[in-house]
Amino acid sequence: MTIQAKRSVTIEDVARHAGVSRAAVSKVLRDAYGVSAAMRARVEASIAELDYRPKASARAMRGSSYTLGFEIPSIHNHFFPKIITGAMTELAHSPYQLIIAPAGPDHDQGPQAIEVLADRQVDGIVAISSRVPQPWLEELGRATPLVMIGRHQPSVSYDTLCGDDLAGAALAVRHLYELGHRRIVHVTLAESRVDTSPDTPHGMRVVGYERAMAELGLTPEYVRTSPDQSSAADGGQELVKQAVLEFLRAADGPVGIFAAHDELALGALEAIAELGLTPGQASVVGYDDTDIAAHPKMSMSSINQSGTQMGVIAVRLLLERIAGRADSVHEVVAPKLMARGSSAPPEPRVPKAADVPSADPTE
Amino acid sequence: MTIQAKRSVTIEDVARHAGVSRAAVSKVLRDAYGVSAAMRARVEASIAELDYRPKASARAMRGSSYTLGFEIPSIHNHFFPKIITGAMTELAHSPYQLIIAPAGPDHDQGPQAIEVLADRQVDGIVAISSRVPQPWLEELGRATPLVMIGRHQPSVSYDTLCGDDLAGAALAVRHLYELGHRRIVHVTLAESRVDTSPDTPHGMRVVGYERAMAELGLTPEYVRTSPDQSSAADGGQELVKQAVLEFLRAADGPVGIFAAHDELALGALEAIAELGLTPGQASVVGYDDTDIAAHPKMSMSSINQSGTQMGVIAVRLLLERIAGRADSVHEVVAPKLMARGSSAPPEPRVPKAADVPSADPTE
DNA sequence: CGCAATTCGTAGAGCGATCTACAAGCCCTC
DNA sequence: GAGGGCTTGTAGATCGCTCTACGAATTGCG
Repeated sequence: MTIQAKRSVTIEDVARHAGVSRAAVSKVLRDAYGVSAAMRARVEASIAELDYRPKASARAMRGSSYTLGFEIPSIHNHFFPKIITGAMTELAHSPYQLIIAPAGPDHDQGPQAIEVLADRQVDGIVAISSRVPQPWLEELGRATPLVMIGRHQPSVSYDTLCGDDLAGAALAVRHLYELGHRRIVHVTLAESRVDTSPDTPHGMRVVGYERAMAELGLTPEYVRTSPDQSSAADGGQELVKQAVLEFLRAADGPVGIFAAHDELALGALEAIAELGLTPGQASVVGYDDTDIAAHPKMSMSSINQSGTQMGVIAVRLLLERIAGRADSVHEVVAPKLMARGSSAPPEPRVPKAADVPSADPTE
Repeated sequence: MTIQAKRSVTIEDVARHAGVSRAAVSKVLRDAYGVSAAMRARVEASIAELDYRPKASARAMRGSSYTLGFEIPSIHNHFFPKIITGAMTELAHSPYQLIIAPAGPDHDQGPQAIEVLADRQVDGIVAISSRVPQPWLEELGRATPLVMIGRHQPSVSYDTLCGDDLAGAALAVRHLYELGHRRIVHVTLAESRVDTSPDTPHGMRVVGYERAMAELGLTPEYVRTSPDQSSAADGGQELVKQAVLEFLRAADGPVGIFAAHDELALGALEAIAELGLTPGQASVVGYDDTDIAAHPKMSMSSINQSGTQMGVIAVRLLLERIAGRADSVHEVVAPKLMARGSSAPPEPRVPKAADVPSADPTE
């Protein structure tokens, strides 16, 4: 009575239709050695006629699944699509397909998402989550070709690829300094979510910030989001906004704000908009140069670390590993400052009603 | 000499370790009938000790892969992550995992991405691409549980879920009308990319726009992006901007712009910003209410169709189908207008330099 | 206490591909 | 024309799991 779920066509069907053995069809599929032009033609005709598609799970059991897996820590951060885009263009004319496993919103779900990919027997994994213990990754890398994005710490069993976060943070700080800012604050994740080990981009940005500030003789200051920030539906933008709001209300002079990534920067800009401050009174520099930063209505200064390029490189490294490279590689991509309207030379804050910059009674 | 790729733990190893048969372990894994508490405990202990993880591809060969696949047409459109978020929360405490296959940037790569999922033997598919022929989907739906998002046309072999695009378009048009606009233009995709069949959200929005305009006695006008819009790296935002720029340069009175989705609306806002027009001179209403629309610096009016909720519903429908439901369901979600700063009562355009609205010499 | 019903566990086929052997046919070359 | 080396194709084991069928042990009940 119910609609009959039709059984799909298998390699057996193709072999029968073409009048050859399963092995022969398999060879054609894999473009393996030992097929005559005549047989290839016959088999390909049968494949086309029967509309045969090899099942990846069956292939994975003995050979490869021709699938690469990408793990991304958050589906909300617009930086990751850039990486995916790069990866897809690089894979366009390869036999490999790409699937994405997004990590759940809860704390530390990176390993879980990576395991999802490993369980699916992908031929290689690109992962971005930073909050994954190194030993765990070493173990994984021994079993599956693996490229980690954002790890500064090289490994023996997998490749790493990251932006130069030290340099990037320095670019941001110096930019604000050169504009004239002397109070430069770093907006970053909750302390419990960022270790300053060289394993996380955010940790490295903190270190870069500290160093740059020290070189300029300035005192570092932090605004941090609450620990459960990423569990919020909007990626925690509301929480950042509150934190920055609090900071800005307490401050009275102009401040430069270096946000550890664009999502945080957007939250900061919200707070600034709410208080009606000018870019001079509160300047913002973000990180990642996501698409929206360049929009004229946002015009947000940001550090570009060419996500698309990272995607391309990640795939290239992974394919090399799959092809057999055994020694591990560590690539670093140079960041670039994109100065836009959200950062400007410092201006004093003036009393709301007055329009004359008269002497300020405070300080 | 090279690092030994270690063989992974199989069900056989667990069985041996626990002193039971493979079948017994399998039963525990699947929570199937016929396991004593004692055996379950022993097996689970072994699983934990050996850190065993069943391979999805092997499971898929006879049973299910416990994986649901999401196909999304563009990794750039920020509406889709909302759907994914909803889906993930709904799946959080189920045995199912979620993987995403993004369609390539080229024209009509939807089917390809969907096939990627089908080849991976996922237990069910949620797909969003509208440019996929109905018969093809009917066929697929007969083989795999399938939920299509954005299809207005119900099907016998799969479930459908969409926003009420007719109503949404009407909301947008009426909003602009009530603000006072009488010239309301629709920014949408290239004609070659939108058929007005009830299969595509964009097509339905066109229809809804036409109807609403007719009811108000207004003349429809279109601004369309070039056909290859989505192949551009930025999702075609630059191309929309150019098209809207051209339109706005030719227009001289105030206009209302109803953009078929927020990405297009962002492009329109870029053009407006470039010409220095006020929200009254060129009002914009987008569609999807993506995160960035609510940002105070963007403050973009948009039609909200609760993407998160859609993700939840899609998963629910899919799980029902997997559980055995045979008759197909068609769900419609009501849209909501989010009025923000980008739309305002019409204002005349004033000559650039002069600040008095004097008579215009031209025309 | 004997027989059926129920519970618990195992054996073994099968899913759809890959891949290692190996056999058959062919072409040279001496 | 015998022997060696290619080329082309096949047989059959194998991957890791699920699931049906069935046997053994336990329980229920008149």
